[in-house]
Amino acid sequence: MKRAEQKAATRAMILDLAARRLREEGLAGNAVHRLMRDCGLTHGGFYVHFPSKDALDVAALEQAMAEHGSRDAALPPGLPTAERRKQRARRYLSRAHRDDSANGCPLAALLSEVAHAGSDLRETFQHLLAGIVTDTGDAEGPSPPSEELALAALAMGGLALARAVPDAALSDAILSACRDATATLADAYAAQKEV
Amino acid sequence: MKRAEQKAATRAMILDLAARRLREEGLAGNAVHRLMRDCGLTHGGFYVHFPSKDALDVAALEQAMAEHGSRDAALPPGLPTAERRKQRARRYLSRAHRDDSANGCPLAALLSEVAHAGSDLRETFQHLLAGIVTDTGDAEGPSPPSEELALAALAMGGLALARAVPDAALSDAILSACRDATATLADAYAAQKEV
DNA sequence: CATTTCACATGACAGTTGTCATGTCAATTC
DNA sequence: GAATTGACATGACAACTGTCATGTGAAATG
Repeated sequence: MKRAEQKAATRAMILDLAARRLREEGLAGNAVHRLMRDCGLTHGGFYVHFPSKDALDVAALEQAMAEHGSRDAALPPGLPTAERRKQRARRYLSRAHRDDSANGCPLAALLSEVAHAGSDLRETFQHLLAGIVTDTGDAEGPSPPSEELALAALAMGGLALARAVPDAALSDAILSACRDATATLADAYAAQKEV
Repeated sequence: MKRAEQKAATRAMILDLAARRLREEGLAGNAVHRLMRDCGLTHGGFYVHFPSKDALDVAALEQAMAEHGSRDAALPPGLPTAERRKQRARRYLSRAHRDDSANGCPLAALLSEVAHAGSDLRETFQHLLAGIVTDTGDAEGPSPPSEELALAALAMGGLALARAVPDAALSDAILSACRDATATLADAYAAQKEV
């Protein structure tokens, strides 16, 4: 069984690096040749593990989301919805997350790029987004609750914007503004529900 | 003077197409060869008009923003801030804007991509963003008001997300959710100011 | 009308992209 | 121990990237 072990390990190495690159440099950063070279391999062996570049992109996006999701999960349970939403935003819209895109949320990293990508990747993107906006809300509706959709757009938009801007002070101001706005929205949503 | 006229016309044609492509397909869509070919020219003549591809990207971004800004401008004057913000969001987060990215806001189109771009382009991006968030607010502060920053992040994030997702119903839901959230935020900001 | 200028074309360059056919050598199987 | 499998290497392919050197023909200038 040493054979299958080796193959799995190699595949994991490729996928891990691809998942990191995808978030650091976007879709363009994941060239097959460079990816394999940086794994200590040559490009030819790539197709032993993945049928195509597009298939790698999909797998890397899923892998990236799995990594990010697991590190993001540990919020204390039993919190009221509004408070949980604020705490989530505090992490998501932090300087740490902005500066460590390699281990961050891949949806924010690909936010504008995925619109021009192949349909497989877009399907995957949507699926992962749906996972976020449904399982973090309290109620389990059939369609994603509009409150969560808006909060997701604010969070991803704010993070992407903070990464786009070169001036550090402005970047910080964007993060802070979006955190505040999330709190305002969360409170407003909670107030609506009490009526 | 027919000479300079010709050159200006050709340059404008290249720049117009580049500005459209930039928004339709992102930075990767603006290949020199394809761009010139689709203008009825050959790639060699490109460097008569622009010193480099990067310089074109910068010029195209500015051009795109100028086009979009002029079509966006016509809001009735004298409106209260909250109302103006809601109306702006109603246009920005419309299906029409989502489906016509070629003539839409370039900042949303490049939202996640610009983080990996050259510093010239990022500088330009920041400058154009600053133009939006300062001149549409009522007060003229030295640094961009945090309210406008959050609203911008919500608007661009929502638009990018709506374009990313393949399912039309979910895409519509995202737009609608972000419009509602903008209204909620605008009202909350107005209420804060009355204290 | 002769000369100069210059917008653009042609063609090349070195590097990149994704993809595959073939070769090789070690692990597995019989 | 012989035969087979399969993970990966080598090298090629066509198409693509940005960039530039040179050629050309027409407009501008004297």
